[in-house]
Amino acid sequence: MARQKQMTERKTDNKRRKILLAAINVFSSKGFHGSKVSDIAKEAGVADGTIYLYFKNKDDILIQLFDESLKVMLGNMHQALIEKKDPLERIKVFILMHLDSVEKYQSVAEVMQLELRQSHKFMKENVPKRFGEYLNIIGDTVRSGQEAGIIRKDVHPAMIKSAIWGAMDEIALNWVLTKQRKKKTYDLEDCAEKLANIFVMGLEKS
Amino acid sequence: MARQKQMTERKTDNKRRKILLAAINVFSSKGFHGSKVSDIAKEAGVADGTIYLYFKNKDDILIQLFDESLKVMLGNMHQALIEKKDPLERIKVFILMHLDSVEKYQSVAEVMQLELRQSHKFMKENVPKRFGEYLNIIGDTVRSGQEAGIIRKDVHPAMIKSAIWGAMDEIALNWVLTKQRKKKTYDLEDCAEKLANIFVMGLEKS
Amino acid sequence: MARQKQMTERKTDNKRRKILLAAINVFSSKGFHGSKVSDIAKEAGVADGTIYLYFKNKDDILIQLFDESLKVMLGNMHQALIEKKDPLERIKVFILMHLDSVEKYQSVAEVMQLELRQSHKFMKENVPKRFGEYLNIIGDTVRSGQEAGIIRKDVHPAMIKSAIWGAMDEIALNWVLTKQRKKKTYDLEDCAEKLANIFVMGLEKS
Amino acid sequence: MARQKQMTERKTDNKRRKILLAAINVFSSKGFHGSKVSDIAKEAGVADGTIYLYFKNKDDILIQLFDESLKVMLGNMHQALIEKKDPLERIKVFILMHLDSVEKYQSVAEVMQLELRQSHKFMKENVPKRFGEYLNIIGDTVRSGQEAGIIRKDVHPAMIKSAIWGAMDEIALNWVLTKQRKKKTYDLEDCAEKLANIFVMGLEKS
DNA sequence: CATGAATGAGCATTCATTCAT
DNA sequence: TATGAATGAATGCTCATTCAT
Repeated sequence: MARQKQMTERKTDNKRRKILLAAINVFSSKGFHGSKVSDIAKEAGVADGTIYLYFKNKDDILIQLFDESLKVMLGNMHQALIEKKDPLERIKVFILMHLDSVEKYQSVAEVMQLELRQSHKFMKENVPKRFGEYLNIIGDTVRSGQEAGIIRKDVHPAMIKSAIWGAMDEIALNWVLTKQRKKKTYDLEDCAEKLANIFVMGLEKS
Repeated sequence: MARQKQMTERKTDNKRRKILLAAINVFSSKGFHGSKVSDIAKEAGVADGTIYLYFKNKDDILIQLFDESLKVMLGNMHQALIEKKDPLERIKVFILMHLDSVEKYQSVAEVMQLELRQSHKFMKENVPKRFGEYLNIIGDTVRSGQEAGIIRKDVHPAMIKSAIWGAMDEIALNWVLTKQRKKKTYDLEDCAEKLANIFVMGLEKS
Repeated sequence: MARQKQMTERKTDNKRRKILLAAINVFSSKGFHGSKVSDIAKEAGVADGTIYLYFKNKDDILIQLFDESLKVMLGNMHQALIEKKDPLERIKVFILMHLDSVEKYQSVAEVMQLELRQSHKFMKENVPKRFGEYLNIIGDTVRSGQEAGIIRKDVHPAMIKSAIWGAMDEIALNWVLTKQRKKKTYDLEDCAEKLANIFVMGLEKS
Repeated sequence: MARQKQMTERKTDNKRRKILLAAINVFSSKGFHGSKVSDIAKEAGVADGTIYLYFKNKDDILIQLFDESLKVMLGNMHQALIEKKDPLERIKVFILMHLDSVEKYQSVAEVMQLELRQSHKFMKENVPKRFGEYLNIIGDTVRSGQEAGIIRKDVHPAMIKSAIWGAMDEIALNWVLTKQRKKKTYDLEDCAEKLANIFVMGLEKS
């Protein structure tokens, strides 16, 4: 029984995963609005109706896509930061790791970059919770840096969080768009290094 | 005759303007995709068909909205920067001015923030040209700052441009969203001051 | 006074004529449904609204176009037949004249050929009356031919009328379509001669 | 399995057929332009969208209607002519058969009569091919009649084809229109007989 | 679990016609 | 008479979602 259930789950999960992977491809090449549910079904090799066994609706595909990707990114990030104690060091590692993720999961990043802001709808779901958790890594780091007297105290952590995220995100966006247009791109890792350095310099308590 | 023509022009322009203003309201409360052309017509107090005397199609309303707003913002920005020579000073003023614009033209900013990235279509029109021009103010400033030995040379101007824009834009987005949710917001001018300071510190040639 | 009225009428009539001529061109190149009232106005060099001073509506332009053309064709036909007494001779002349008209007023013919049958609406107006009058020339000729013992009596005049008209009209249609496609066309006059001959042979009382 | 597939096919085909039959009714009573897709859907008892599972667009309904009807008529015609060798006999049978078809498939004929010429669009599809094939039966017959020395050689086969078709078609049109107006109609079969006779007499080599 | 045929709400756009000037 | 800006009714088609099999 247990074994059977496990097998079923595995099979089930395979199908769900097939759909998600198909969705990444389709969304990243046509955009969310330009993609039909039937496109995803075809790409995944399942019937249209099958999608609704695993996802509430079209939006839900995007939401789960984001959610799952963020879960992985969060895990990676925590992993990478576990040993780092110095706030400035942590900020640097955060930026490096994030841009590294963007590079690794390019298609997902494309979709997240171009679709996430778009819709108010998505802002009411799970995504922002996990997304907030992700961003809070910076916020918390800044806060503890301030408490430790390493980071200047005249700036609100939430603002710094926004600034760092925005800068990083914009750089990632340009990188993604540049890739799409098949122009030569710059090196993300180098970028990360420099960007981290700018913020570290700007935030250091002099 | 001259007077009559002038009146006609004024009337005509009034109607176009009425439609644009209506569009700002409607778009900012329902989003572009959620807004029907007839909603805008109703809000503007004109017939549906009248809109097509002034705009090619629904997209064109948004495009002209962006284009016109950017024209104004560009003008203001150039005005504000005309006397400023010091690159770091210019960056500070740029950030201050931009966040000031966001505050002043709140509804337009909302629409720009939430819709601009969304659609590839808009990327083929006038908007990106003017938008690029706006952003290049930062890029050019950084470049001349580097040449003058005031700004560190190890960072590519384009990257700094992205970083500053992204940080600023994200802060503006949060401010807009916070407003929408009717939470208490922080002071944009103070933010601008601090953000500018961080970048100035981070970019100064030590 | 009389002179002034006459001038006005002439002017007026000129404008009406200008519109009709424009309509012929526009209809014959885009078809009735494909033509906008504003196209005709532009071609005629008048304002859209002006057209409604001379015509009830778009349909009315076509109707008056047909009606007027038919009036001319009827006049020509009566003129040509005035001296001909022999029924078989009259049929021959009728066919010759009609195809000659098609050739002469090519654009009008195109429009009549392609639009006349199309719409039930037109069948409720003046057109069919005058059109019937035109066709009745054949019917009457056949009837008197039968009475005079020259044309076989076993066929109903109405049927012959339809047959002759249909044959002639189809040949004209092909000629018009061939012209439109800029292929080499055959000689209408020769056609008329042969067609008349076939009917004359087929109708002669043996 | 085979049985199930067959059932599905039958069902599917039933739905397509239901739509086509509904279209015949709707088109024949309101004309093509006057008919809304939703009218057809309602008449067929299906949803609007269902129509687009079987037909590319509104035009396609008319095209398939014509195409299918012509296929049947062609089949019948070939069947009827298979034994007839004498050209004059063949012409007579052709006319008889055609008017018989018109009588049998009245509604379809109405639509074909009134809509076929109307639109250039339809002239780019399958219809004219099949229609040409239908008409060529006459053309070929005339040609072989000429070669056999039975039909006069001074008239071009294409012209005779047009003449016969036009005469026949016009008679059919009148018959259809007369029916629509609920007047007493004449007998189509008798008509066919007479018409054929006229052409035979007119075409015989004397 | 899986299918895919069927559904039907939803909407941008056109263009004949009007009427204030 | 003449204008042309403004009107607003009218509709084909798409596609997310459902549900009978």
